[in-house]
Amino acid sequence: MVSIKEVARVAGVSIATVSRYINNPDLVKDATRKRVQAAIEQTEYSPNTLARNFRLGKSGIVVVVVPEIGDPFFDAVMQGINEVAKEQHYNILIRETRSESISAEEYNQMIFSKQADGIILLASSCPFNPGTQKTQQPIIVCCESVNPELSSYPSVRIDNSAAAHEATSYLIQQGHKRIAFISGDQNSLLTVDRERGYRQAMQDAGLTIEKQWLVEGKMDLDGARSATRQLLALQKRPSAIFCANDQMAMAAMHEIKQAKLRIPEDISVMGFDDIRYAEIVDPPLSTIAQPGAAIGKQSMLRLCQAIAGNNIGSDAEIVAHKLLIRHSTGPAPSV
Amino acid sequence: MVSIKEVARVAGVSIATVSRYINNPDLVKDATRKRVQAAIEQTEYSPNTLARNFRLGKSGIVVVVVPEIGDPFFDAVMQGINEVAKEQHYNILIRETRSESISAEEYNQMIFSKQADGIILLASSCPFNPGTQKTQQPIIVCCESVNPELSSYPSVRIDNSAAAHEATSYLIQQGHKRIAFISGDQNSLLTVDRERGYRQAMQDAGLTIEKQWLVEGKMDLDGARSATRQLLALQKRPSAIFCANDQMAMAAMHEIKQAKLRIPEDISVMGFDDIRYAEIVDPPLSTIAQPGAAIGKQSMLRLCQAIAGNNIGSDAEIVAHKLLIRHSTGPAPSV
DNA sequence: CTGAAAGCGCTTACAG
DNA sequence: CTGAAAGCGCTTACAG
Repeated sequence: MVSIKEVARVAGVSIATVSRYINNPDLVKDATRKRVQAAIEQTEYSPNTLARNFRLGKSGIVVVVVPEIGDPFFDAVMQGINEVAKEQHYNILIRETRSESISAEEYNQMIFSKQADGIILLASSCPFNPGTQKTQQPIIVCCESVNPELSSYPSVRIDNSAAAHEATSYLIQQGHKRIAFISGDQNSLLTVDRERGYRQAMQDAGLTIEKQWLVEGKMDLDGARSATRQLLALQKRPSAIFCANDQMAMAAMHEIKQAKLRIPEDISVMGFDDIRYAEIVDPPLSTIAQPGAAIGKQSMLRLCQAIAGNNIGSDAEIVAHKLLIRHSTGPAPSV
Repeated sequence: MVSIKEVARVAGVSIATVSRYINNPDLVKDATRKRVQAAIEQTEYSPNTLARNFRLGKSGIVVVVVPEIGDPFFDAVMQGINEVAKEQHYNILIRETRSESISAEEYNQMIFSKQADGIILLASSCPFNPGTQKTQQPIIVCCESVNPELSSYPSVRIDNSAAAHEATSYLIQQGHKRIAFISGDQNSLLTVDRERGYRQAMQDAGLTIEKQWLVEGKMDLDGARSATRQLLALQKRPSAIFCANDQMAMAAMHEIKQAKLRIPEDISVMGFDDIRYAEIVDPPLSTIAQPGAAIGKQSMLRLCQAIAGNNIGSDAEIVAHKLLIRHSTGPAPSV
């Protein structure tokens, strides 16, 4: 592996000059520039990123923490993140949490051990103990709702509760009274927020929620399928199912059709996220559209500010959602 | 930020001892160990990863190159990769190519500039110029078929061509004669391999392929939708459509139903990959199951070998695929 | 515009 | 079992 020394030797200059040529060519005289360039080509030199990062005290890496990369919704968010990462010359390291949640320690480690310059949290549970935080960290919460009591991290997201309220109210307007909710992991504040919106909307309409209408779908396909089966087995089954994300809605629709029930004639299904498949499933899914790419972009932009040392505060930046009515929802059956 | 020096001072030992305690506790006397541990806790020391990596000459990062993270198939592969990454203490950096393909230069850069200890290629096009390669690189090709003339990189994957042959033959057995193929990007060797299997199966059965039956779906939803519309608009439309991946098959099914055609009574649809949605779409999709997690795991395992300096050769390690018949395929319509 | 020199925080032979 | 010291490859004030 050829180092800067060798290049300097070949070009007949000091290593400082080679370094300047690479990082700040304007500081180098034209004639010297040419010689250095030639030496670099001849030696096939490539700067050692490890040394550079070490010297500069930054890794150039932003870690995005996601539950698992499988959810298509993340794809949209990543698109936005990648866009600005590219501009700002950051590498994105995706850290999946899978089932385990990451400890506050590990987060601190990432930051303090300089593994990452900043962190974007797309993850579900908030593992931070705010008491421990001595200093403002370059961390931003993306999409996830943050419980204000628990944490003071900045975030950019939609108003999950309001969105869920809107979706539920729409269902109520359509004459539904028996509306079930398939939630995600109860540790996820996001799910809790969506559930809150649902509850509030029901209450606002003077509707009571039967305990059995609330089932946990764990945000995955299998969880949602068994949750749906539970719902369908109910003595008086719900006429509408509101799922905390689209993936679960897809699973719910499958089970409903499996049970020879029609969507939306017998049961309406409402999703959340508007993933890419939402419009091509059968029937096309009514859902809440989150502007994933915009959220990702804005999160990364704000994180870059924080990394640059600017105080970005701890506000939640709320972006607009949109209720999309397609064909999986309709009037409540008259029976 | 507290460094090893401070810990040494507090513990009353040399920095060498602190370092040993961290990396090789057995080398340190029990009493000393305790003092160092106490000092670490007291100072809240966290080793600087940047310095460590630099010193060791390795980043501890393996870069996985994917076209885009959206395809659920990658999720399965990532699961396998992550599993061994965790064991072997590697971090995974996902690099999306999106539309542009990555240059051979950039790959070399990643390796030579020590940004990555190794690379797993899940990407579509092979950008390497084998002439340029002077030395065995810690690179492994995962899932992708590699054109033997072009490259001599090791890989682990299924036999895409044989799998496509099998799927097509199944369709032919079902009485289909007019079988269309929706391909991905023609730069993708994977797609080319699958197409080859399809062509061969048709030829083996004495069936000729009409030019219009071969359309490019670009591996994405929109591409596959317009490809399908083209197919359906044909004078004599195909009785079966074989898609180069499940995502495109989902899109194709949507367009077919949109056109008021029944699946499989009017048209059979065959996918490829067996992504998580395959069994819950309507009708459940017949497809080729790739053992994604196993492929990912094996790729990472082999890459670790290469990074450790072992010669892993350049063989393609072929794993078994499986034809899964669900309900999107059936006998050819009698007309 | 350029060079000599210090130093980033760690690891690891080498002595003892 | 422990310490003193060298050195990984860079960047950057500081002089000139």
